[in-house]
Amino acid sequence: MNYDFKEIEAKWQKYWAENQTFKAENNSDKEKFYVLDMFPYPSGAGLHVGHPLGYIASDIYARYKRHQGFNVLHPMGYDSFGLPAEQYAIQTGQHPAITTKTNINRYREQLDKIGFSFDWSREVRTSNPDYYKWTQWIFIQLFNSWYNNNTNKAEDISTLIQIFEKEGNATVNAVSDDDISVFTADEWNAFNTKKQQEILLQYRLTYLAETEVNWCPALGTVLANDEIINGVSERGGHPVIRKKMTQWSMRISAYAQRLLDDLNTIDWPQPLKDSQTNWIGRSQGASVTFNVLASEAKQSHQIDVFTTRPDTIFGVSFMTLAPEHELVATITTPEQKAEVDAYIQATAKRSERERMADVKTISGAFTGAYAEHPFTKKPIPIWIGDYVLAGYGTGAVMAVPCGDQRDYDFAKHFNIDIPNVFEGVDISEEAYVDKEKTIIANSDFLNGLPYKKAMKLAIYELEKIGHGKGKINYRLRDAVFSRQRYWGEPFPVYYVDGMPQMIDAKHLPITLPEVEKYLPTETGEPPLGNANVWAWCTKENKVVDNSEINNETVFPLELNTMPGWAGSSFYFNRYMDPNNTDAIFSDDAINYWQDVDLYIGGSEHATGHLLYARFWQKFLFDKGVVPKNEFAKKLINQGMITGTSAFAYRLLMSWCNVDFSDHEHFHSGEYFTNELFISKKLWDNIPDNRVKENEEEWNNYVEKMIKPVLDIPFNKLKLIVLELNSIHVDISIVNSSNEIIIGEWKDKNPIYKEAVFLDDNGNVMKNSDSYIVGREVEKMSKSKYNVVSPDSICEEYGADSLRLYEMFLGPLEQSKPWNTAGITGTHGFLKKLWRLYLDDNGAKFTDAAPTKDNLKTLHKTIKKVAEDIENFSFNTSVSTFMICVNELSSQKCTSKEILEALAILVSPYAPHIAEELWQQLGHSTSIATAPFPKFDASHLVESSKEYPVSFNGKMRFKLELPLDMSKDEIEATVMAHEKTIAQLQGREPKKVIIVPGKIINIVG
RNA sequence: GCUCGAGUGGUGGAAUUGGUAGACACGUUGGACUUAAAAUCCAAUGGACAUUAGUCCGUAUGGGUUCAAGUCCCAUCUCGAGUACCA
Repeated sequence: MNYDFKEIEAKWQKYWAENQTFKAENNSDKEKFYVLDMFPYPSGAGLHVGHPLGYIASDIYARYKRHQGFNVLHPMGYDSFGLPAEQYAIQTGQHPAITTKTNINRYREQLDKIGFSFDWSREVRTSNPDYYKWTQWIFIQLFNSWYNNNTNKAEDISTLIQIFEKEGNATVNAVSDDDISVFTADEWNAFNTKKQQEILLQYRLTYLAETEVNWCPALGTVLANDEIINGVSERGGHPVIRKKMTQWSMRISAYAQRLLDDLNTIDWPQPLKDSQTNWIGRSQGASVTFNVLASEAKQSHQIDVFTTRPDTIFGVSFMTLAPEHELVATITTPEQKAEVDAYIQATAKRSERERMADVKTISGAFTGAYAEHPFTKKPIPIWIGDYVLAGYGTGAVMAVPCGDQRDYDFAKHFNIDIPNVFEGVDISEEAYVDKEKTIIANSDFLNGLPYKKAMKLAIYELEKIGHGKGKINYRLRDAVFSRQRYWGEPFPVYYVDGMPQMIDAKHLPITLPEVEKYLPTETGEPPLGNANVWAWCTKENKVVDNSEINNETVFPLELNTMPGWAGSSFYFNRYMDPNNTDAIFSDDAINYWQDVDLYIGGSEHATGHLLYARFWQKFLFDKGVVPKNEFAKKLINQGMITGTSAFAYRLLMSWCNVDFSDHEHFHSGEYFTNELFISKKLWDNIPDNRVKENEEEWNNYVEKMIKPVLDIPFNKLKLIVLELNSIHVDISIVNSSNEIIIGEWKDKNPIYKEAVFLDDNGNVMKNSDSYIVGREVEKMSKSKYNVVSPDSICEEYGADSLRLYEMFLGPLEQSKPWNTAGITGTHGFLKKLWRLYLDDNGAKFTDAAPTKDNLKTLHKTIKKVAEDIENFSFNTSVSTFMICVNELSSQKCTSKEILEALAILVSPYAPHIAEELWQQLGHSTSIATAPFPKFDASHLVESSKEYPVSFNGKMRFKLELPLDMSKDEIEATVMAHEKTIAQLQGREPKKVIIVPGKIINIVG
């Protein structure tokens, strides 16, 4: 019998599906274990070999836990709302639901072929109304909640209303908007409903707020910072403006401290915890209020700043506001107005990213206004500068140049006074940033105090005069929750008199309406503005035609949709009871499964998904919906698989027969474009990318290399555009010597049909010639033409080979290059494994008792593999299996007892072949729950050890000695050995080190 | 700049507490089987010198601790990831 992987894999995949082998029970006496993968976005490109890496690892772990007798929950689903499907819809008119469904089917097919032990009966899709019903439900819960700092948890909004009714809001200790006005109980009770709603919105955990966004009018959408390049959109190059928009926000800042603290309670990778810690960005200090001097401005104003160094308050010599700060226009004096306006305009042109990247340029403008120092009452000039960001803190800083390098540089640059408040410290060259090692001086009541004491006293004194208080500031900002997109969850929200109203949870889901176009409306409203049936009837409690809107019983619905992270922030809980229509999940289900025991996914989600999901989990915990404060006990980051891209090197040149500077004739000129692909060697010899700057070198190059081969009337032409690019070449046409046949590539890419290729000597190459491509390791991605799909490997070598190979590549957490060359190794191993059990005559195994060697090999393997799985070191267990099979083969082992155990050991890694062998061994049920072999150390006991004998730490020879030999006996034996005598050449050893069972080292 | 991670043969990587560096594979070379190929099996494979024995060098670089360092300490370099004037 041959190892026919195709037949075997198809057979067992069918068996598992039909017998629901991996269905997890919500009622079980077994201990639970929940293994989760980050669910994928089903893109049109299908799975590539990078996706399954984490899935294979988690699958091995899940299968291992089943062998250990756990009731394992191992689900899979799809994060199926998202931009690519919408983009495709805009281009083709195809409904995103259709694209998404097609893509999901393809993913499912690919996943099935790899033999994962998912419980598919629990599949979720975030774009499915049965699922997003609960996304909407959670949104409503958030809307109906506020964060009570006294109880330190979210509470129902009704408890807040009760307080307002009885005592107003003065005593409320809540996380809220900053601009809260104080009112009494009587005032509250006298407010009309709308006013009350407005106030409550300032406390709700999800709320409407004006947010400044990057608005791209041409695309009709908001862009993220990294979608903007040089002030225009990456896609299409349209202008982008800053615009205030009313959007839903999530008050994640309420949870900042808990998100930080609870990192200590979860077993997640330290780098991931670090990046969440940095993202939350807790800093302790004080908020200080400065009065703007009334003589300079018409009325008095106050500027609040946050500082981490209130101890240096006597070192303040100026203030800096962000150019966007709301007071700038008010306080600027007429004399300074022109300069300030010019500066604001100049900064507005720079993107936030640009401003942040450029540390060296110091710029700013004086407003002409002064603030009053809270203690000394001295006037302090108020400047604006773009090193202060509007979005952080209050958008204003008290500048202490002696203690902060940026303030110092700013002061030097603008010749502002730099008072020194540190005892015995030289600040003539740079600021003194160290906090701990100094004593405060020139600071009135703070003189002679160290940092910590000075800080406390400064805060105390500030509080006493009503000019500040101790404060903890977080970098973490509330999360914007509105998206101007079609393909996302609709909000369960309608508007009465401009105020948002929640639709009662019993009428959910509010399903996504049909639209004709997926683009924003002509008036700039989100795509849902195109829907004709998108109004809420409060009488019938259903969505009705827009024409019925009367703002009495029928009201307009929210036009934004939710962001991608909404659906992924609780899916791990929904898997516990995914088909429940009455509740997000049953109490029984959540109480049994509790939380995720092992979560595997990429580290790129550190500050997105993984932070938002923790936030929602904590909220649901506060509301008593889930029993755990954190959703995943342990998390492992899988490294990405990189691909080896191939490049051809292109010189793109445009020529024109009129002078570029001759504007008059320029447009009537004739143009020629040449695409020249040059060999790697020529490319490397190009005088750098400086060619454009260094005209002489470039001219030499053209003279030598290009003129002779191109049919261009050079005397009439001027080079106007020159670009050097490395162009991705599809790796499927590159041979193992890194060559492509030029003609073959041109056939695949007709746009390069006319391109000329030059070899190392600058000679023109023929279409039948081979061009050597350059190779570089990059992230695997379709756009880089370097993806390898798992399909062809499954086809050629089978899923078990693929699974083993992906694990064999290296440690799970490390990123590693994909190279299929080694796949024959794991495939060969499986064949060898097979031959241990079966040959042309059928079964080889017998009831023969295992030999001592057989047992030793087996138990060595059991020990190592179990340890490896616990440590997520899957690559080393593949090697261990190879060694085991090599040994058993050379031992000619036929013992059924040994082979049965081996089949179970291999089964988490290569489940198809394991099932088949298990059946061949005579079993009629699946191997999936066969108990994992028990390790017995007695089989590994050795009686002797081959000692390495070293001289001065260098191993010279080996000596087999009994393990029970005493140190003295060992020393005597070694010293008498002829090789020892030869090594010493008569020298007397100074010392002999013997570590029994380990090593012998002779010094001297 | 900061934070984190990494650097070992031609390649992927192994070395779990400081104790035989290079396991296991790929690749390469030679051989067996075959009309031939594939498949399979055997042998060699860090570098240099010597080709029997052996010697020297060798885990990014330079120091250090130690009987003994890929592993620990100090400094430096390179690469990757994240982050970004955070007051």
